[in-house]
Amino acid sequence: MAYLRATHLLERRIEEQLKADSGLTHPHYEILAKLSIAPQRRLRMSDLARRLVVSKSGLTYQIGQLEKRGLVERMDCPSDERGVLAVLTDEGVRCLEKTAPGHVAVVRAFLIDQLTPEELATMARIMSKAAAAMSPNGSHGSPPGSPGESQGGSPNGDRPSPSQADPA
Amino acid sequence: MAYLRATHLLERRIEEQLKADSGLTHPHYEILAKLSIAPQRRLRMSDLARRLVVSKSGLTYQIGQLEKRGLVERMDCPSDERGVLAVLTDEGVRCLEKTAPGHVAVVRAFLIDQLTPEELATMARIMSKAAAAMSPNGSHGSPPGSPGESQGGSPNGDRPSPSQADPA
DNA sequence: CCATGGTCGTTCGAATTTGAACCACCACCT
DNA sequence: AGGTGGTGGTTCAAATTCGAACGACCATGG
Repeated sequence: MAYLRATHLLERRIEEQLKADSGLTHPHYEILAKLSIAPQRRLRMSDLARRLVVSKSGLTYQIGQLEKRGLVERMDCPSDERGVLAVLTDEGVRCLEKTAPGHVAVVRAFLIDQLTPEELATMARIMSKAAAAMSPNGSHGSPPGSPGESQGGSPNGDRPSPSQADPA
Repeated sequence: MAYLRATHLLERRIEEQLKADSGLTHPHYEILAKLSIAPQRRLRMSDLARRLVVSKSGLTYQIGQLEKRGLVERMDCPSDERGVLAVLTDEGVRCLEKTAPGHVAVVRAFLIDQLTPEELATMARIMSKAAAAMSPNGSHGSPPGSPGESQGGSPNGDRPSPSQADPA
């Protein structure tokens, strides 16, 4: 109940700060952030779309926007001819690092700092459970027991290069 | 973090169920729900917009849509010539009553039932605090402990109205 | 009574989102 | 090989969102 109000308000605050501080939109920021913590700062379009919970076409559009600004680059996927990799450019990294502090500050100020450490921990647990319950299930009945829906055997070793910033 | 994913996923599930079950969108439902708990099932446009945390123009559009479907009606405000009241029609009430159970079921299934009673209570407290922290503050750009701007001033902020149904 | 500023709701243009349609390509099977 | 189903990404039209601009109206103060 308050949930709805809080989420809408927070979204507004975030958009407001983000736009004023660096000309980015929240979707833009989410994309940059996701890419920044990806193995080689790059992800397949579909994969990225799934992680961000947006439609394929929506992502195509936003990546186009970010490409115009030089923050992201498209590359052909070596292992899959039809695939496209969205790659965070160096300028994208700089932009994110420049933007992250302000963004984090807003989230802290309006959400995190309102909570006791205990509440924060509970919050994290709640959201994780909720996210898990909804992820790729068509029906409502297979919380954690289902066989792992993992990545198709990605041959490249995942080494999440320690990203400098923490753009959560 | 998981927060973002959870909120996006939940939004999707809600839209999905709502659209399939009754042809309503989530914004539509939020409007109907808000109106249904208002004093005479009616609210001023501006007031409604503020409560829903949407822009004035966005609300104008959505009310127009709902008016086409006969779920909401516009009336002139008696006490203020320039004002417009959005009034929930009887059909709107029926539609909401018909739709609410399914909607509640989704929210229960994916969010509430995932939590212990204790977590649920904490969740409610968290969201209330967060919403309160963000509510009527006009200024922006004062997240990181800006001193000059304090909460003081308005001794009055809310006029909670009696309600009847709980279709949230 | 009339000027002044502020609020209310709508209209307008621009940006964004989604799902469906589409083609190129991969994985599997015979 | 050759066919078949399915996935990956883009393009398209339609719907929705917001902010700015606008005209109408309230509230004060001279």
